[in-house]
Amino acid sequence: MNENVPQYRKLYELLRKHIVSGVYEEGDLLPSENELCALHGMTRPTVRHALDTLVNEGLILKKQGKGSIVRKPPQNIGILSISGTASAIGVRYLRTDILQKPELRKWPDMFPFDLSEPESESGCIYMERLRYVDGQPVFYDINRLPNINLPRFTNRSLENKSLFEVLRKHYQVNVLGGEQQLKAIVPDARIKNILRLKSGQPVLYIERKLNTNKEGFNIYSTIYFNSEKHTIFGNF
Amino acid sequence: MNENVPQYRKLYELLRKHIVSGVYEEGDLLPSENELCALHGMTRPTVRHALDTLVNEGLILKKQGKGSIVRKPPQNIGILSISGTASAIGVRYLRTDILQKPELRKWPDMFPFDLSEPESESGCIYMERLRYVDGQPVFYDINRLPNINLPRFTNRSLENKSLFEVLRKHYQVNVLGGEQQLKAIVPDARIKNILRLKSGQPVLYIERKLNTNKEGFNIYSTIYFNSEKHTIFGNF
DNA sequence: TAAAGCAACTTGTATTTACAAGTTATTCTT
DNA sequence: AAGAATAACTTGTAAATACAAGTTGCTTTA
Repeated sequence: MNENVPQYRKLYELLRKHIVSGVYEEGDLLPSENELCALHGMTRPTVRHALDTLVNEGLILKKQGKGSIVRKPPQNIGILSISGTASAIGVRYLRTDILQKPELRKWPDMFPFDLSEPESESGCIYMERLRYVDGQPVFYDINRLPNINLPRFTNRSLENKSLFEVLRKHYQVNVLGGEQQLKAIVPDARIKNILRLKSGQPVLYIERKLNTNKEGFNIYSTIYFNSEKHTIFGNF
Repeated sequence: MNENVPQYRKLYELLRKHIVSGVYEEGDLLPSENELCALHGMTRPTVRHALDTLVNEGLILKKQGKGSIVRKPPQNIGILSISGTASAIGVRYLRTDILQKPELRKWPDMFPFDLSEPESESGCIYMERLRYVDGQPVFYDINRLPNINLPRFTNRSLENKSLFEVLRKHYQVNVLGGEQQLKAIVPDARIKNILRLKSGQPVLYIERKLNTNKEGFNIYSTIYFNSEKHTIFGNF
């Protein structure tokens, strides 16, 4: 049951779940630090460590003398959401199909980014997803990540789960930032078929590299987005 | 001398200054926590608090058993920049034509964003620019900003100058963040003509709202980008 | 009644202590 | 000489404690 997860992290996960799942609403006060101590049998430094993590994730805002105020900021970094694509195109009716379950592959010979040594040595986990809004496919993404310290990852089910959430919860991998390139392109036949595009409909093409808190661990994605009826939205 | 600044913050400011000013280079190790304790006469939790702040800012990366590794993440966050696909390195010649010099106008009736009261009261400065890379037009943008405390702005020459730089240097207006929507679209005849597009070439369409350090002062831009030979590039 | 003051909360800062766990270079053994 | 063991580092987690400082609502006082 313990799973060797530190106490502060367990409390962090619990509070985070309660915030994002709606147990607390925007503006609500979290239990005070002393209450959390008593509730979970830990000391204040440990509780504060958990709260600190929530603060720099932007999920709470602490005010001296007042308490910890719940926030629900848009979870976007750069142009696209990091906690999944849901918040980037609006949460309604988003279904995710896994076209290619995570599997171990070689890195492509012609790869647009330079790989670090541990990355190129350990091989690449490859997966493809197709996301639907209102029953229409709008978002097709190809993801590659290095096979470093990801036990049982290829066995994990990612249906309707955020790739980033799985990485964060089970492997303590957090996305810190990255770089991306955007283009409007004319899709080839395959993309046109996957996204069920009308003829002449261009797609938004994004190539991104996300770096994480693990040194030399980057996530590489290629994205095709049908912007006929939707737009990519982002805060920065 | 004390200034009522907490110790951990003083250490943070000091280390931060040393990192950005180049005392430490990318990849260097900071002094160990115990060394910092001894050097500055504080205890480890206090030192760790300072380091935590640096970690959170992305300026260092800690590794258990190793130390605190200095990072130098890219500076311009969220703002787009152009990068060509042809030649990666070298100073790229970017020419800017002002198609419409800044002039005072009414705000459009159908405006996609909600305007604050001071914004809608004071009218809008309108301008259009066309930017060339290697002699080819690639970037056409329409900008609207509220006419608030911008003396002589409509008389200013913006040829080959950054709009943001003028705002920052002469009017102390800094862009803090914003939101944007992206699409791939089929251009109409006017855009096709301005950007000298081949038939069938889609364009990247961006609608953005940038907020600044001046309350209620936002910059609104519409951008058409020819991504045939170039891409929009961004760090975050 | 209205304002001042005072508890009783809240989070903020800081010390001290202890052990766990990952990394690295040296030393010892084979 | 090559490998294993170890010692000496590093950061990570966690406890118990103390006081400072901001916020709030109740109580006292004018």
